[in-house]
Amino acid sequence: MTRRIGIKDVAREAGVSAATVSLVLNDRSSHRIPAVTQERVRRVAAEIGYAPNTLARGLRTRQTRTIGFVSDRIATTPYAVRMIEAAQDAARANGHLLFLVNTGGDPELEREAIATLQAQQVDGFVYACMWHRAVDVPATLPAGSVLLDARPLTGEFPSVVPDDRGGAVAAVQELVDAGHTRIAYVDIDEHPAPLASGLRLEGYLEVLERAGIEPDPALHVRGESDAAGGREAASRVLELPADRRPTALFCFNDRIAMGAYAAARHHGMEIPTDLSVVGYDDQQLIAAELDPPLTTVALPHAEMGRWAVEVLLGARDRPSTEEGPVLMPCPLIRRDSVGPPPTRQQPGRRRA
Amino acid sequence: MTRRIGIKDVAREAGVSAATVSLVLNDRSSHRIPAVTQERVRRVAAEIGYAPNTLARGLRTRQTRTIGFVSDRIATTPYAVRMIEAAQDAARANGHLLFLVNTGGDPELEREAIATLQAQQVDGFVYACMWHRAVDVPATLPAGSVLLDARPLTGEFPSVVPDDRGGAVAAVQELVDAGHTRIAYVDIDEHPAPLASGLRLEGYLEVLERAGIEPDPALHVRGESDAAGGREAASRVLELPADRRPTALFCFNDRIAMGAYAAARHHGMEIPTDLSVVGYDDQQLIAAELDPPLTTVALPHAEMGRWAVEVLLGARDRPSTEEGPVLMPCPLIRRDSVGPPPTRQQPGRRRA
DNA sequence: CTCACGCGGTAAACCGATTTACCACTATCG
DNA sequence: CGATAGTGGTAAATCGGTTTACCGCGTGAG
Repeated sequence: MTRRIGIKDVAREAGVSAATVSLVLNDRSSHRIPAVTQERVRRVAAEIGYAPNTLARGLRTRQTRTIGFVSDRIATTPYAVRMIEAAQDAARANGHLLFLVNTGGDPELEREAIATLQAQQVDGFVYACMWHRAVDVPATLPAGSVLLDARPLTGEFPSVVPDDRGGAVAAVQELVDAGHTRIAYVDIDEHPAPLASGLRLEGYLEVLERAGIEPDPALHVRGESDAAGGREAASRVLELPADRRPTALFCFNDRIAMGAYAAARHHGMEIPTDLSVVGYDDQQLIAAELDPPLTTVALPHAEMGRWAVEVLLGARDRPSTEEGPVLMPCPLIRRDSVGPPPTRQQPGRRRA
Repeated sequence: MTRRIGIKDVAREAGVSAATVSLVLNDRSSHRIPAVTQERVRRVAAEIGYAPNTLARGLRTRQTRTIGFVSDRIATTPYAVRMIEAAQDAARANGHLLFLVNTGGDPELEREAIATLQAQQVDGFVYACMWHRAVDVPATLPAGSVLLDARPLTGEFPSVVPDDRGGAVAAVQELVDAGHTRIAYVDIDEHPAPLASGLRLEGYLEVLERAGIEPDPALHVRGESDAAGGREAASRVLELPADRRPTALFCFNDRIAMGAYAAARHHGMEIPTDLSVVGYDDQQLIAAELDPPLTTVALPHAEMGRWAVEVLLGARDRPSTEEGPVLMPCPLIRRDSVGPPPTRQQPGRRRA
């Protein structure tokens, strides 16, 4: 184990002082070191493979170029890892490293994690949730932290969440544009209801209203948030009498949509000829794998992850916190599960 | 912004020197400080909320209690996040923090990441792949690093990988035990073939041999590693003449199994009455959601993640590197996709 | 009386960088 | 000729801990 090489080694080899080396390598040219000396220092540094000890530097400069990334859990919702990956990429792009801590949502662990990371002198915190939530931010979370996929119940933090309402609008509009007028919302049955559930309902109702469609309460059903629940809930609307039966389903998420596929099959309906389906989440390994591939709305996890880190590091303007969380658009991903409604009395009117 | 409190503040308040504070708080009782002084120091430290600056400490002690976790990518295979989560939990349990860097497999980025992390004076490295691979370990990866879900092509590193062969044995044995004798292996068609593909084939053949079943080459088919590919490949064996047709499918992964379900449906076969299916991966959001829920083999991601960190930190014995990678067992997850073969000439013999 | 030792604790070096204040020397200007 | 400015660079303080060497004092042994 050879001793690590330090700034003094460079200084000795280059025949200058450590101060000069530091000045040169950090481009502090206020002290205009002549080009030839700079050149020599740089060459020596490269030759002997010098890399500054960031501990020592951080101790002095009070900047560690590290970020604490505190999340509730990363495993429960596999697709949210995009958020972490994007955050890490953004950190690297800005010369920072990510300390990853997941607390399982335990407030005690959260406090501990924040304290540990502060002892590490991190430059800032990203506090991330793995699904869109309103959170009671830990009291010890320093001002300046950024919230990711979470809106603060209290306190002023920049925060970014998916635009669930807008995503729902895009999804339902797609169905209306295809000519559907009887569109069910297969919601999830969870208590307390996640924010996304209500927001997507708002988007759903907004589109119906704009399209002049009277919402039918019988078409808003709820089921467990898995394929079985989706199948059961979808079955309930598919068993309505023909004149009240929906020709399209807007599903709260792709898992429910997967259940809806099963229900459709069970009722002898083909997708998209007899029934159109739109999901939400664009879940890897499901949405594209279904038969037919599912039209769905993607959650902008990567964009949000990048946004949070960039705001934290000042690489992007901080939003004014008065206007609430920043809404990140949820793009519609068109695949093959939407078609015109089965022939009826009136042909579907296309908009635009 | 109040100045952070340091060891000197504690020293002043407690009426002792900084050295004493350090000695007490680190339990260096070689200098037996009397209990009352210790008590006083500790009380003051707690009162004013002292927490040591780990940068300064690390600078002096050359131990940072941080680990560099370098992975190729974390997003492509969502389920592998368990590995990261478990690694982080194990790190925390041992008083360490995790620096997370994913490099996308780019060797240039890998070098850069290792250098950056070394500049941070990390105590050690975990080098992780998100699927079982043989890797050419970067030359700059320090000795003592631990490989996770990867076996080194060269160099001596402790390494842990899933026991794909053993998992396949468990899966196929389950089918044999249910009475099946015509069992297909729906493999993936990828070049180069992943290690897991060959290892699972070995396990498959081993069970057949032990059970005295002559392997039928026509029952080893390959398809793209997605639902469509699985469906297509499964169809090929299901269309064989009745006397050569398999009564059970062992699928390389759950996505292929998902396709096999579709193929079975298309051929009018019910699972598990007409056809038994076993998958691999125990992929969240698929395996349990299929109808019927899929019997499959789980990858021990969490166990491997924990193992790697514990070995790195010395909380677990280092394996001798001569014996190759440590094989982590892949448990069989029994659900509802396996049953006895449809009635035939001879009833299934059950073993044990 | 002197020496050794235990007790309770501290001063100071050290880790490896950054940064400020200043120095020695030359050239230029009035 | 003395003052001033510019050039090229360094010494030393600093960040906040850890750790080693040592100190002053009292006491009991030889």
